[in-house]
Amino acid sequence: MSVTIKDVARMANVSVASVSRALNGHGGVTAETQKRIREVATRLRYVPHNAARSLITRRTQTIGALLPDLHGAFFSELIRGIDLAARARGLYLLVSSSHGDATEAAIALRAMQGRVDGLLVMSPHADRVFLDESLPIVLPTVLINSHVRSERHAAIDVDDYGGARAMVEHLVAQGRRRIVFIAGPEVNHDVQERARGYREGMAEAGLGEYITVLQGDFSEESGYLAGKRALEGAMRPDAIFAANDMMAIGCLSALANAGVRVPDEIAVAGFDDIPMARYVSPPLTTVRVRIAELGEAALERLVRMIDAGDDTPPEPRVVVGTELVVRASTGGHDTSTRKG
Amino acid sequence: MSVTIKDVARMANVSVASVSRALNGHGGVTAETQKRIREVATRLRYVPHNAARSLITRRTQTIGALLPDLHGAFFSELIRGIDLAARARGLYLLVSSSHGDATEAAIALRAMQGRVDGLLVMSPHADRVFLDESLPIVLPTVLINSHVRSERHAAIDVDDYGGARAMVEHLVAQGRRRIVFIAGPEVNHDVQERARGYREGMAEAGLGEYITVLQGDFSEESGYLAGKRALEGAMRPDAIFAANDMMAIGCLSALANAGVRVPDEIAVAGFDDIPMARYVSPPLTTVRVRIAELGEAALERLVRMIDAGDDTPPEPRVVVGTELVVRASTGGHDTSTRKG
DNA sequence: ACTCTTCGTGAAAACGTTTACGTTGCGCCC
DNA sequence: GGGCGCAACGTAAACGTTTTCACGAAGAGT
Repeated sequence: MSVTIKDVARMANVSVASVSRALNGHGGVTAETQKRIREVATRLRYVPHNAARSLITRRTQTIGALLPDLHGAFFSELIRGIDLAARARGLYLLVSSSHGDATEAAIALRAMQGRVDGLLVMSPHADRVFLDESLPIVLPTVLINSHVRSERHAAIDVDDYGGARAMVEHLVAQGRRRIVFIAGPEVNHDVQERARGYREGMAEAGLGEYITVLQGDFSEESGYLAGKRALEGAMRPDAIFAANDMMAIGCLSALANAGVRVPDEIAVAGFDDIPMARYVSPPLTTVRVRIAELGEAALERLVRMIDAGDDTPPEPRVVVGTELVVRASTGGHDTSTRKG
Repeated sequence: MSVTIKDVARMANVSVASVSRALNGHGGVTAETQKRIREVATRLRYVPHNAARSLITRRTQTIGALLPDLHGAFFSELIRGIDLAARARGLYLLVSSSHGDATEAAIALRAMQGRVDGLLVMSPHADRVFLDESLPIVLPTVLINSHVRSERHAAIDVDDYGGARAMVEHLVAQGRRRIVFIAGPEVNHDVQERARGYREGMAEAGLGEYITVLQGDFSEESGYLAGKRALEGAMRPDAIFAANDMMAIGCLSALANAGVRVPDEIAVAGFDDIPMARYVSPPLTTVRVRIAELGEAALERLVRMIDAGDDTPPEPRVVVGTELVVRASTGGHDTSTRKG
């Protein structure tokens, strides 16, 4: 930490300017002196002081990620995708997660000001006013799975809508008609898109009359309760499509407790393809989201914005695709578990 | 980004020095002028330039986390714990994960030099020579779950040994005698400690003659194979203790395929308490590790080192406790799943 | 009344880089 | 042979803070 560019310059009998040029490959130095300087630098274990560098460069080589209260495989996958893509570009990753409320998130965001060259934001609190309040400065920003549509920020989403539609089509192809949907928290953008995919898929299949939405909150508990309610209704469904896997799993428990056979009597499907989905009984048909890919795509988009500078051409909204994973819970062949 | 301390000073009719003092609360400035300066600062949306500040302060307010290729709930929990504790202290978190090999990890580590005030290292590559090579500078460092014992770095571990012993004792209390252990990757420090706990627990129970270790690699696949092998052996076990939950789950599949009843004929236990453990059939007895707590403790330890400066008193090695979670797979009462 | 602290404040140095701008020295062409 | 251009290199300014030091005023002690 205490060996500076001056030390290198002195040892190599050159000026600090030449050291800087040699080490950054900016040219203007002989190949010979460059080699000498490089040798001295490695010999002294010189590592440039980042603060000093970014003070004058106005670049931090760091991107910030503002994430919601994270747990589960989803976020580790997301971070993994972002981190991998960042490192490939020599960028560092500053994470800030688990904000209880909007003000806390705002503080975190504010403090990232000047620490990062760009921002990846995925937060339930990140609505339009929040962003306008907390991001007065033009800092390149990519919104992940946000419902905010703004030309000031780029955005990248999961194709929840398409995934949900594909699931409905699958269920219909299996001969199901009375398909019930278990929704998640209303504020959630994903769940709105999934619900939309369900509704439109049903409508398009001519099953508009069967559209039924039960409320849930993404927890297994709420799925269990919704499953019970579905059985008590006047019209017993022949399929239940939950907005996420945890609720689908809770639903499976409810059906098992009630002695309902899955998928013979009622098919069950989820969304996310969490690792557990393969192991419940019966294995759960679901929609897989390539989460790491989502993070990677978001970072790449951000890097493009940073490199482009202020004259960013407004790229179209990017969407990361989903993939239907058919397992036994909807009566399809179980194609994904080793033990058949 | 363009409003500096000078702008604030000019608008408040004071010198930059006073602005600095007022904003940092260093005293030496009237309450009245402090208030005035504060008002001007917020009005101008002034946010201090971090690079400039840490250039002179030699503090980055950032701690780095060097983590292995992360996936699964384990790492999201770990990051969560670290992040929460860091934010509580106004620190930022620079993460770098997924290093394929040691040199890649070394590069990541080297480049963190000067970007962070301290380092949290949890990496399979982080052996002693690696650390000595890549961390020539005295940077406060806490090793998480590392086998390296060095007075140069602090360390914090999970009590794998104690957890494994507790599991053996539980199995013995259930009347099991021929307890087989499925090990994990040999290089892994955790698995070594778990194996040690198994061996010593067995020996202490007078079951030394029954000690049997099958090789696995933490994957479900390897657990499946190990389970099959266990059945083929001359002496059929009455309990299988896997070094992690995924292998235990694979093992469950193998036993189910072979028509072996669990826990009646053979009890099965795992380690980690991944979310899935509750949902397999039968629900898996396992050892829970409070991972978020591990991250939190590591960060707190690191902060203490940073604050103490060079004259760090060598604190003892910290250990984070574990917790036995008894479910149906070992014949105990299932105390943890709602649906009994 | 005079000195001695104490307190609020300002001027300026320092942190370690990058880079715009000079200053050489050299070869080239006229 | 003298000016001219160009390449290599050095000098110094600049980035935005914090902090040391000095300075003046005001109050306390003798």
